[in-house]
Amino acid sequence: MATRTNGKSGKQPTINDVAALAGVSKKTVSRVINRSEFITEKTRKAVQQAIETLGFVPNPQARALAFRRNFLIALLHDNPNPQMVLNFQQGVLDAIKDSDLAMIVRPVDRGSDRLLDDMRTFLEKQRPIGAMLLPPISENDELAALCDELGVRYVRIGSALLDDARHCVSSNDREVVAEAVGKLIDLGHRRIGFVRGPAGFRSAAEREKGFHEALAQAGLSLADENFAAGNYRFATGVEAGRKILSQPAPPTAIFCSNDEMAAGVISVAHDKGIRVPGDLSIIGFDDSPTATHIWPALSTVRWPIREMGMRAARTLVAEFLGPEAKIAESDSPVLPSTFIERQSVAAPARN
Amino acid sequence: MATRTNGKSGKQPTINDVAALAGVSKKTVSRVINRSEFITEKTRKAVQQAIETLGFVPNPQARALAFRRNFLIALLHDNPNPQMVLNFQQGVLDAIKDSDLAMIVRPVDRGSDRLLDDMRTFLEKQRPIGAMLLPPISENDELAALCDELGVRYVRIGSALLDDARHCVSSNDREVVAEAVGKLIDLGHRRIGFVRGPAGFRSAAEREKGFHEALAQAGLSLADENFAAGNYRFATGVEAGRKILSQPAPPTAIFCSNDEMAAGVISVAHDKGIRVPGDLSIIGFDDSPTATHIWPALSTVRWPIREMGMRAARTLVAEFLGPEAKIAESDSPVLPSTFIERQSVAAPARN
DNA sequence: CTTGCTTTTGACACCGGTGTCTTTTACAGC
DNA sequence: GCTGTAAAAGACACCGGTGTCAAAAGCAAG
Repeated sequence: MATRTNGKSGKQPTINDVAALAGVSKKTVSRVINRSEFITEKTRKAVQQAIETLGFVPNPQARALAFRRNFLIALLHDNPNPQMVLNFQQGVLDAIKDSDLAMIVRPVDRGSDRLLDDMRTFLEKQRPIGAMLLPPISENDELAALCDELGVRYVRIGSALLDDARHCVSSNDREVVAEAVGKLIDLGHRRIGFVRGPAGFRSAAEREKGFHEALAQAGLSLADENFAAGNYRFATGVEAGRKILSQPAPPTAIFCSNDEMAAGVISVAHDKGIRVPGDLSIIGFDDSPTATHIWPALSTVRWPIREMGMRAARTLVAEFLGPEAKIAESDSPVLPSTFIERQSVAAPARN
Repeated sequence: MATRTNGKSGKQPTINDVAALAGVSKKTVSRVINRSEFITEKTRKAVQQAIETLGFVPNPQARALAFRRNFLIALLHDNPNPQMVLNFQQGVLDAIKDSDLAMIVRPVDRGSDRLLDDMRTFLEKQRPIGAMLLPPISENDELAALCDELGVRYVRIGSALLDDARHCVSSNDREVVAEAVGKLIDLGHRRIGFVRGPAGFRSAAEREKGFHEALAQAGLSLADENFAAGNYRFATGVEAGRKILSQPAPPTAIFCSNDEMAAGVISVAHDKGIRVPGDLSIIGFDDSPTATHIWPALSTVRWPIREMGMRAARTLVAEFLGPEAKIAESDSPVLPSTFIERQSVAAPARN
């Protein structure tokens, strides 16, 4: 109240107040706001001045109505890893901090058969200028098609390029997994187990490829009894651990496709009295909070999720501001993941 | 495209289309949409019919402009526990699923000295009908005052009532902590340690009170050397563990004010070869994913965060729909927490 | 100084709803 | 059947911006 200075009493100044003060039409003010090119420097200055003195901020609802588009970018996710989602959100917010945009979040229920209808309703109602699709929902091609149909720009986040690069942000997971597994091999591990993520997930497939690449490189191969498939949840990690570790000569190292499953395998090892990393080295993926909370702290792969959020949001903002606007400095949509070494990996015991 | 039936070609039907089809004025349609009472059953039916056949959905932007209020509820949080935040979000979405409302999320930076300015800008821009404040930011009285000033309804989430009950949703943490610690005592523990949360947090204070209540009840007290203060982060749990467990006769049980710190204490115990729960029982708080991912699985207190989200959102929706609307079935804003027993607690070894 | 063209600016309708006030309708009472 | 009153419906301005198109201004050429 005290600090506000405006034409009408006690309310936010509107475009009319600005126009009156600057002695121009409201349309001219609108042009200044929207950075129209057909305006002389002199009038622009005058209008800017009026905007400043009034402390005018355009009403987003009115703009949304007139533009037929909300100044919102939507985050659609069905990711089971909350840390990841929140980190991504953080990156997005970093990117839109100084723009007029806001973020709206929409968790989606992957299982639902009304998924596309729900999304259609949501997008038609909110009319965001763009949407970001987090994995695994980012792999849904029908959803991407729906965005196209509704004129909603979108960016798909994934561990591999899913689409035309303009629509993607991803990381080089395959390479980094290969690097991590390579380190196990360098340490002397020969019997290396693998716990895969859920079938049909591109992220799981990429990690699997990276694993096999490293093995192939060293002339090794994966024995069936050292393989288990999970669904990224802790419980399936436990199952995988039970299967792989109850053999007479279990592997000396296991690569797990995410941290939660790695934690499951480690808890089985503890139960069985198998020492980690003395008897068994473990590597996870995600660098979730779990990775540092368990004992021993888990060696894992961190993917640059926050940066990906920034990048995705920036892409949308740039496309929105100008069709031809250039996207930040680096122009590759592939951001680097990194292997993080902690205490769950060691050289195999001599036997 | 194919499935849409409306007056004008290819676009969403508007209130005018509905009015034309029903043979009434747009204002009458508006009355039906907003459940005005001054309308005959007959015309209401006719309008409803028209709405159905056209598949009309009111444009939220237009309503927002006319109402001078966005159909949004904002979630403001600075909580370090992402699982909690997402669970809360989920509850909120459950609650607003069938309403016209959407959720907008805004993480806030507690440290920032521009916090109130940022929030003012955010709220003035977005004009949500209400805001939900998650702890610890929910304890900020200035923020609550700001909401009042801007006419934004709000609900504060907390472990104790912070305010007039109309503005709060909370849980009975103190009692449940007392219950949990009581169980330790019943098992025979006498030297029980305590790791407190950050000073100045009401949640930390409530848990501390519950702890002392249980001890007092049994005629016990907390020795200084069995106490440590942390800030809810894993690292401070490690520090606490180092301090408390390096004594010649450490406690046989420790209550930690959250799971992360409990995980830290447990990792120190592992390092020192102290068996959990054989030599040392541990209880945490939050039932975060960490609780089940560590070994042994952590006994902890689960607070009904998703339910609290539902409840908070429902409160806002109800207030919004009608000032006098009744809030759901149960009318207490205190939801029950529960003690969850897992593998980190056992009777103390005889010594 | 005109003319003719391009660049700036403005008038006015419009986006799709709601608020206010007026007019019409419905119905009870005489 | 007529009047009076309350309930229902409508007309029209308005919320705060943008789009369209016409008018005004600026400027080079004739």
